Amino acid sequence: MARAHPSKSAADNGIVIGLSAVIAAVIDGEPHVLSVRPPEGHSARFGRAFGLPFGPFDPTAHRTFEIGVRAFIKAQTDIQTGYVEQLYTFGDRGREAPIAALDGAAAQGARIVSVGYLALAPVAAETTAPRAAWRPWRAYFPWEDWRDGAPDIIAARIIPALQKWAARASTPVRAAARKARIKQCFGLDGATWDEEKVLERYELMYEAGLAAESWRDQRGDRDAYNSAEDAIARSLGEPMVSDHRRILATAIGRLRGKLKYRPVVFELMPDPFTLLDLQHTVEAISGFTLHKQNFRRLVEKSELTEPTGQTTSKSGGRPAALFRYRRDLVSDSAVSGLAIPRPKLK
Amino acid sequence: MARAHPSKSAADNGIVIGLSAVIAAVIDGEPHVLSVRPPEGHSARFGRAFGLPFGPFDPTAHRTFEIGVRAFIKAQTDIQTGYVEQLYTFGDRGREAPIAALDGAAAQGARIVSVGYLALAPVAAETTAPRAAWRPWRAYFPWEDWRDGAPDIIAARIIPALQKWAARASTPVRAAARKARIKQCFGLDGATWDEEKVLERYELMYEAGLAAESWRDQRGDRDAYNSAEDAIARSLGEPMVSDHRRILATAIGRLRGKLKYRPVVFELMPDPFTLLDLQHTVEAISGFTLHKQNFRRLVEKSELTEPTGQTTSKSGGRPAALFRYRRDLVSDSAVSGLAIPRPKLK
DNA sequence: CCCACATATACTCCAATTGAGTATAAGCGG
DNA sequence: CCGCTTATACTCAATTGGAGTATATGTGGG
Repeated sequence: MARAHPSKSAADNGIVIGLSAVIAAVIDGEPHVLSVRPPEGHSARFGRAFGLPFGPFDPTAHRTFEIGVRAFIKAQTDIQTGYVEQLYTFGDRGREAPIAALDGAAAQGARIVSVGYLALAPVAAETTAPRAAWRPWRAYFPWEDWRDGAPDIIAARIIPALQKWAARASTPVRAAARKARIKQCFGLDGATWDEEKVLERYELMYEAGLAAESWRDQRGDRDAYNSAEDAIARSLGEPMVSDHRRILATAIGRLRGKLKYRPVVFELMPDPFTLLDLQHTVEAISGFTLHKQNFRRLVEKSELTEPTGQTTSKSGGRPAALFRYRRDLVSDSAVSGLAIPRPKLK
Repeated sequence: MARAHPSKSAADNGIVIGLSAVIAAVIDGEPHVLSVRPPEGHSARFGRAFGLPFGPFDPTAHRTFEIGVRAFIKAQTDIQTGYVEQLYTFGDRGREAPIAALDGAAAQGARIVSVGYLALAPVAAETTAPRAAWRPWRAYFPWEDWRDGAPDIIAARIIPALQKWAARASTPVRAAARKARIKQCFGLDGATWDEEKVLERYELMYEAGLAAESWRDQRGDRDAYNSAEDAIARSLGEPMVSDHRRILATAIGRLRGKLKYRPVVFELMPDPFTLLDLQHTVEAISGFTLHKQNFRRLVEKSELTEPTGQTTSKSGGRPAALFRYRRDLVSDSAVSGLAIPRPKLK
C-alpha cells in the first residue's frame, strides 16, 4: 500500500481534496469564466468538455487552502487575482467521476472532495496560459441572462422537458413536489425569478436529466431518452468536466447575492470607470437590467466611489465622468455593497 | 505504511476530513450550542475544554457529507435535527492541533481538515447522550449579546487589550491597520456594531492573543504575557477543543445573517408559538432587541405564519394568540425570511 | 365585584427610501 | 448651427420603516 509520493496520492479508499476555482471577469459587458481545456486524449468520450482551473490540495506544501488555490491559479493561468473566497465543499460520491487523472492516475480509487473557490479579476486580466480561455457564462447556463427579457430557451425547451419529468414521478405527491420546485426555480405563475437560485436550477435540471453530466454520472432521470447520444444531444448548456458546472453555478449564485451586501463589483472594474460601466457590470452579473437614474443615485449615496475629475467621451453622447473606487474606506468587509434595486417585472 | 483500518486512518502526510456540527437551540430565551466533553484524560493540560460533536468523514460509509454529519450527530447526541447546512471548510495548518486522538491516535501525522455544519433544533430536543450538554453561547462569546446594551467586557477588557496589541505592531502602518480592524469589528467611534461579524471578532482576538486557543496553537500575539498560565488566565471566553470555537463563530455569524433572508427561525421554534416567543428567539440569535409592535407587523405582513385560533395565558397579561409556521408555502428556500428591522442605536 | 397590573394587539404619525418618470446638459458629426 | 446621443439633474408619488400612543383582555388582590 505504500506509495511513491504519499503527499500527492492517496490510499485506496483515501481522500483527495481538489481545489477548483471559478475565476470571473466581465468582458465587453458579458460575464465570463476562465475555463481550461483538458489535455488531448483526456475524457475523449465526453467531447472534451472544459473544466475549471483545478489542482490537488497538497498538505505538505500549502499551509492554507487559499494559498494552494492562489498557487495553482498562478501556475495554470497567468492571472493575478485579488479577491478570493471559498464557496462550498462538495463531497458527494458519484459526481466527481471522470476527472480521475488529476496528474496521471494517482487518484484511482480515492474519494475526491472538491473545495470550490471564487476569484474575481478586473477586465484587464489577460491569459496566455496554453489551454486556458475566457468563456461566457452563457455557454454553460443559457437560461440565466434575463437582460433582454426571459430567455427563449426556458419556455421553448426547459419548462416542457421539466414538466414531462414531473409527470413521470412515481407518485402524485412526488409529481406535485417536482412541479412546485420547477415553479419556484423558474419563477412560474406568480412566483418571481430569483436570480440567486442558479444552483437550484442546475440541480433540478441535472436530476431531470437535462444536464449532460447527469448522463455521464449515470444519475438523474433517464427514462425519456432513447440512448446516451440522444440524451446528450438534447441536454441544455455545455457540460463541464467533473462537477465543475455545479461549482460554477454555486459561484454565480453567490456572486449575485454578494453583490447586494458587499462592494464586490469593484473587484471586477478597471481603474477609472464610468457609472454606466459599473451599471453594465452589475447587470452582467445579476442578469437583469436596472433603472439608470436610480442606480446613479444609489452609487452616489453609497459614497463608495469618488469622481476623478476627468471625463471620457468614448460613450458617444455627452462625456461621462470617471470615477474610482475608494479602497481607503475600511478593510473592505465593513461597507454594505450596492443593494441592487429590483425593477418591477420585465 | 499499511494501516489496520485504511478507511479511518490516514497515511502520514495524508488527509483526514473531520465533520463538526454546531447544533443550535434557544432554551428559555438563551441561545445554546450542543457541546461535548472530551473523554477523561484527554487533552488534560487544556483544562478539558468542550468541543463540538465531531466525527471523521468515512468515504466508504458516507455517500455525502450531510449523511455523515447526520449519522454521527445521531450516534453522539440523541438529537433529531431537521435543518442542516454546510458552513465552511477549514484547512489551515496549526489550528487543529490538539484533537489528535480522533478515535485513538489514528490521525497522527495527517492533516486535519474541518468541514463545519450548522444544525438547528427546536427547543424540545433533549439529549441524554453521556458527555453532551447544552451550553450557552455566552460561555464562549461573552461579548456577542447586546440585548442589555453593550456588554461590559468590551469596554473593560477587550478594547484595552486590543489597543495595546495594536500599539505593539511592528510598523506604524500596521498599527493603523490593526486599529481600523478593531474599530470595524467592535463598532467603535461612529462605526456600527455588525452582529454578523462574529468570526472576524474572534479571529481578531485570536491574533491578539486574547483567545486561549492562540496560546495552545503557539500562534497569535504573545508579547504581552509573562507565561502561558498568565495568558490563559487573561484570555476571554471559554476555549474549545481544536478549531471548534472558530467553527462556532462562523455558525453564529451565518445564522444571524440567514435570519434576515430565509425563514430559519422557525426551525428553532416549538410548534405553536406566540409572536413574543418568536421575537425572543430572533433576539436571542441576533443578540439585540427589537421593537415589538413593528416586529409584529413584519411577521403578519410576511404571511409566513398563520394563527391557530387558540391562545395561551402563560404570558401573564392578556392571553397571546398562538401561531404556527406555514410549512406548506414552498420547498422552503423560496421565501425571504423576516428581514429583521434594525433599531437605531441603543 | 371591581381595580390595579401586565401583557397583547391595534392604530397613527412622520421621515426616509425607492420606483419611475421628465427635464436639462454637453459632447459629436454633419 | 442642427439633430442625435448619452450624461446628469431634478421631481413626484407610493411604499417602507422606525417609533410612539391607544385600546383590549386576561390575572390576582382586596
